[in-house]
Amino acid sequence: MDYYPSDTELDILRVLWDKQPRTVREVHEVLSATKDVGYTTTLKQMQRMLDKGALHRQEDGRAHLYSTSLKAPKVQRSLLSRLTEKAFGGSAMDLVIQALGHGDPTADELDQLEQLIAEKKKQQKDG
Amino acid sequence: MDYYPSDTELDILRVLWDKQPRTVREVHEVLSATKDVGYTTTLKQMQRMLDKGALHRQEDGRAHLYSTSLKAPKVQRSLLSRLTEKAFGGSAMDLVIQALGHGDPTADELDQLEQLIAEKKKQQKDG
DNA sequence: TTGACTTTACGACAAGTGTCGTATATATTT
DNA sequence: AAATATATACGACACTTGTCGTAAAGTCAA
Repeated sequence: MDYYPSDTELDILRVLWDKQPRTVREVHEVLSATKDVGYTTTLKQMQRMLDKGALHRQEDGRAHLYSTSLKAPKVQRSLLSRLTEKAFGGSAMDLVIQALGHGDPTADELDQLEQLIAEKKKQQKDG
Repeated sequence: MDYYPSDTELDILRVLWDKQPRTVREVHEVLSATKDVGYTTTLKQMQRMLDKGALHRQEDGRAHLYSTSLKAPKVQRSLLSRLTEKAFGGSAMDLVIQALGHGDPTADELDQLEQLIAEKKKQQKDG
């Protein structure tokens, strides 16, 4: 039942997560700024996502306004757990360590992480 | 040029990363323990991976011995960076935080992570 | 009202993926 | 040698994905 959006579906979802609802044209403008792709391609993808239930829409005169009710964290989590299973043999920590090892985190982010770790440790002690 | 193995390709790679080389039969035994799939399906997948250059093989009389020269960390990194881009808008830290937030790390793992963070901080100070 | 635009609707197509069925060749066992 | 079991090789098929081209329908300015 889980939904694992494809790469281009994620491109579209990100645009909508940033601001909703939007017309196909608007979404396409954003996408075509970084990627060379035709308008009808974006349209078709969005229509397919509509069929799947990943998007919904409302009429707006001539055009349609699209939005998604999928939540970014939820989609991110399902993709992460699939990757954890398939590429890291189920070890989320291996994944975290890999991701951290090759990223370029700022000092703030590292602090944030330390705090999260402290919380986790506390949970273990208490629970 | 990057190679992003599909889910079932990763299933096969994981078996080979665990022990190499192996025959199709051996790989299939492992896979079919958790998944209901036919022998020829596994065979076909491995042949396709051979075509792509993801696997190579040597004759062993009647059978073939398959192995991969792909390294787990490298494949993991490429998959992670794709996910970071596509699902987390490029923020590796967001990914790490999500992954950590919903995992169930042991105390040892948390210690390991803290150490990694300490190293990162040190790098920042020095570099 | 006639174009010129803009939008959506459809249909198509090539790749890639997941899955098998069948055929063929090669052992192994009676 | 005949039957049985294994392995690989091929080809097929349904689905999904990424990409368009073209048609049809509605909107707006001359």
